Amino acid sequence: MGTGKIEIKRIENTSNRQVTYSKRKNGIIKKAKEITVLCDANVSLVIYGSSGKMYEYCSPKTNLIDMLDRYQRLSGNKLWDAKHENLQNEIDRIKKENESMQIELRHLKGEDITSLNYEELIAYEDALENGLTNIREKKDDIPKIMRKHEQVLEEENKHLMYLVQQSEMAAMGDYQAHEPFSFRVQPMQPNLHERM
Amino acid sequence: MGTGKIEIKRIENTSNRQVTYSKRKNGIIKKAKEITVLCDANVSLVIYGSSGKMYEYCSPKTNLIDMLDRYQRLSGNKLWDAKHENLQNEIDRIKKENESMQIELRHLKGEDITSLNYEELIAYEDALENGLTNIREKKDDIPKIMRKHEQVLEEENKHLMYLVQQSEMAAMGDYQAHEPFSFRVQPMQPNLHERM
DNA sequence: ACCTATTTATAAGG
DNA sequence: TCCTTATAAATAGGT
Repeated sequence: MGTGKIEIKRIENTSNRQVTYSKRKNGIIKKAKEITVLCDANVSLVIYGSSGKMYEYCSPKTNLIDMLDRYQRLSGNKLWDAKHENLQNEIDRIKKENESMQIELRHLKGEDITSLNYEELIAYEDALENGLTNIREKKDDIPKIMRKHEQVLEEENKHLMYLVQQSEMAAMGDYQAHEPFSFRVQPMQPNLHERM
Repeated sequence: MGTGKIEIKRIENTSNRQVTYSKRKNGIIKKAKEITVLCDANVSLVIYGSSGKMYEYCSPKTNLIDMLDRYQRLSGNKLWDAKHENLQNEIDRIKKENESMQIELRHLKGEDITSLNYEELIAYEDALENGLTNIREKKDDIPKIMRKHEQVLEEENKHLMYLVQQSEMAAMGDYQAHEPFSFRVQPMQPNLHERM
């Protein structure tokens, strides 16, 4: 189509090839638009050449996603469905895991246990007793730790009081010290257990 | 292009439109093939008209999936990624749910409890005690039910034995009855608890 | 990017 | 759908 017929084979001259690419690309896009308007057709067209730059046309009534969805349905070829399936499988797997954990939790709370047989009940009983033992052990440790902590604090306090008294004695006669120190360093009992 | 210029607007005559569609569709596909060969280009082309039939061309070096993957990367438009994202979000959501349940289960079993504070420990203790109460209640019911069941069976057995003896008496003299019935209807003690 | 000779595509009709 | 033909469009090669 032009001042000389050309064979349909790769154009070896790079710049010629690029020019032809550019011209024909525009030509195809134009044709795509035309058939869309003239014939109510839907066209999706993606072109890219060696330059890497990409051109796309898609008829206005649809969009690429719909086109390709339709393509998948009609052709049976899978584009994203494969990836999709994997994700769906994972969801199913996790959901199952989820459900069984939910059931176990409910059982441990003593709910929905009418369907359990004797052995299962005993197993849950054991598990609960075990858990209870562990939890209580830990719980009972806490007052001990608190007591220890308290003792440390008290001793520290005593020591500090001693130091303060010492320095007060040393500063005796300084009339700016009109507040008795003991007021400020009174040992306090913070709500330790609220933080543990 | 033809025996008369045409405006680029919808062809109202249906059969004309279909003919034009068919011709131009072939034209575009031909052009697509040509640019592919001449210019080393990659083309993906999907067309469908009102007939519903779809035509597709994709340059041989690639395939639709690669084309579209590239399209997504270069254009930033999301095709299937949008769908994937939704699924991925769901997965993340379920996984989180999963994880927290797993933690709760471990806590209930008395594992990984060093990070728990006093209040949390008490809450777990309560939950465990509660569960234990429920489980034990249910568990302790079972022997009662079994005993009841046993009693019913025993009574039924007695009744059946009686009936059998009656019929044996009635058949007295029939020499084919050379096995004492009592052997077959001996009351048995099935492992009831294995089935409850 | 523009020009133009020439090839292609295709509208209309059968 | 295919054939024909007149004509519009596309475009190769040159500038």
